[in-house]
Amino acid sequence: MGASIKDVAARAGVSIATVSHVLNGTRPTQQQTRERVLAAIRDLGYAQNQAARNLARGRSTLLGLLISDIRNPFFPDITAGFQDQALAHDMDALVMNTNYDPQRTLNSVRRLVGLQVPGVAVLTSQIDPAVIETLAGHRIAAVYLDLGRVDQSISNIVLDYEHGIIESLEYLTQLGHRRIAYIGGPLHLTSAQRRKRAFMETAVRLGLEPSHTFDADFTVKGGYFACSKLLNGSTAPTAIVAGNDLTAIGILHRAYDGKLRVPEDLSVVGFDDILFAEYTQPALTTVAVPRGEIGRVAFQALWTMLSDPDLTGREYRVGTRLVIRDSTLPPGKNAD
Amino acid sequence: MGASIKDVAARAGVSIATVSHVLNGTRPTQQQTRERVLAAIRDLGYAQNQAARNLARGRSTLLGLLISDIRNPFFPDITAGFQDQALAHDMDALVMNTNYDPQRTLNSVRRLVGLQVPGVAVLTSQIDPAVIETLAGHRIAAVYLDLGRVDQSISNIVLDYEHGIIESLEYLTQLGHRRIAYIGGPLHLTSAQRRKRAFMETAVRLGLEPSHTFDADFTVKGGYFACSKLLNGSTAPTAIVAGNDLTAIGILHRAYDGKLRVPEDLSVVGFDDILFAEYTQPALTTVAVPRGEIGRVAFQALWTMLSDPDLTGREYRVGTRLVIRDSTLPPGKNAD
DNA sequence: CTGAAAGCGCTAACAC
DNA sequence: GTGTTAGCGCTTTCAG
Repeated sequence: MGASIKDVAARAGVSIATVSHVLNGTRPTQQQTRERVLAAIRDLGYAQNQAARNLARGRSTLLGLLISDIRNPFFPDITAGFQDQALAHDMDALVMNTNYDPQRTLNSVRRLVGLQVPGVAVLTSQIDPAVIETLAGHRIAAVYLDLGRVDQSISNIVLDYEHGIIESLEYLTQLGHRRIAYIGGPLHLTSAQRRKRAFMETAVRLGLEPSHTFDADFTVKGGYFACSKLLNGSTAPTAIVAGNDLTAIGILHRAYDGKLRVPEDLSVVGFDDILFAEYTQPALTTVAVPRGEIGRVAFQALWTMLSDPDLTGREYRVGTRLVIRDSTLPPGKNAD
Repeated sequence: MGASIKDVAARAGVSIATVSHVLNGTRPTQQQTRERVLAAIRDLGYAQNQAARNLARGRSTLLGLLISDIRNPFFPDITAGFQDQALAHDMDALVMNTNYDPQRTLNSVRRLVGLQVPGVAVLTSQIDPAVIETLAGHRIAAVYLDLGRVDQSISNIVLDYEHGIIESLEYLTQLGHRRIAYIGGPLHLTSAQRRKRAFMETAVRLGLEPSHTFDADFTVKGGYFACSKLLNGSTAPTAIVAGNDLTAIGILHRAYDGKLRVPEDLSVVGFDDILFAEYTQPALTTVAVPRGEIGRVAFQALWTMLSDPDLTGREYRVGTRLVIRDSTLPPGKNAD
């Protein structure tokens, strides 16, 4: 226990340089020498001292992952995906909750800088310019979610809402629906804007009848009331696409109250934002944001930049997709 | 950017030792000197190089947190609690998913050893002896969940199921219930054993009528069928305590099927194990395991040992407690 | 293919 | 109250 590279070198009868190179595969070594070193390592139960390694190399094997709050069901899947990839590449993920607090966020970034992390994934909903600046200033590779731009040492993941929307509209038309409405969120949120636009453009592209759209507020209540209005209108839709999960829940409640049977009398497609999989009891169709994939792609983005001496950033596209669940209880996690 | 302690020393006109001591408060410094140093640090945007710091001190500011899987709703709260405490003490938490895989777990532990972490919290459901051994062998402070023993450099958190059970039985008797049944899990699980025993002992202590108990399998179906049997028996209970949340869900479904109105006709108390708060729609009473507190206590346990030169371990008790929710939608997270 | 040795940036004696 | 300096354990030239 507590053996150092010197001990290994001594036991194997080689120099510490050789041990280092054997360990890192950083220069060719004779088969025999290598084996002796490996044996010594095993005998001594030697583990590389990462602190020393990081100091010498000027970068750590730690990658930062900034998320808003691990208690928000949006993030565990992302985190796991990121961690799995990191592990597969012999790196570790340092996950930090920003708690939606800019000050805490900046503080976390500073900690990461101090830790000499070579890359950071910032997957929070809000992105502070100071964070981007700090990271870029230290030449730390960074990947953001829906940042909207790419730069030197900056990659970006864009969520492709259209893909899932297309699938859902194709699905609904296949079921025979012709009047499909959309109930979304407040347009000051970019995600609400983008989802609505995806719906409208896709509806046009598929040659559907002009559809009712409604900007609610991404809450259960909002979905409930918006649904009421739509159903009471002269041309009630036979299917509704919701802009997020809470809205869809509200719609479903309205449907239940009105004695409709879901999804037979009214088809509802929800946007699997946050807590749908855990929440929903009845069978429901949703457009799923593949959270695990986001995490994995985020890692890949960092890894790619780190392998490139001049940290060239690029854009990654992650598609949403339709998930049709059955009503088995308890509801499984979505496919991802 | 990229300034080192030497730069700071130069700019402040002091020795690097002074800078170090100012930064760490590790020896008294003159007010004036300190201010100059601090100013220099600010001007240069200097951040301590943790790698160097760790190397020199022989221990890092990273604490390991081993959990089974962050996607399991049991863990995010724990994780957040641990991280918050760590941050408050100027440390970082390195969270690792073991994926219930002993090999991966051991591998993670080795990584943590290499990272020179001074402490590790092992909050997985299964605990591998090899992990305990490795950690102890490297004199790394460790805290476990329900390990059942305490040792040099080993602390233990024990979940006090009785507390919540007492509260729930008091609550139910207060509602007028006299025949209260218990539907638990398979006895080969220690948690099932301990919960059942807590129920029985508490029932006796409170002088309740001898109660029916039933060992189901901690699944929704199991709860459903166990409930059927109980309700069909000659002396059907008027209230049921479930050993875990899935069981409670099954019970509730059985109650709905049978046209009962919950909780008016049948009181059900669930054990808030994993996904209750996210899942349940109707009002429900549960015995909550305060997950955030587990995380915080785990950190405190480590911190306490680290502050003590000979790493004396001790036992921590975390009580469960009754949580009565209303049926507002969406169901809030439990109080914790 | 291998070894010697100069750092990496910081901490912690030890001097003053 | 402050400065000097010898490491911490590793990586990585530079020689051989």
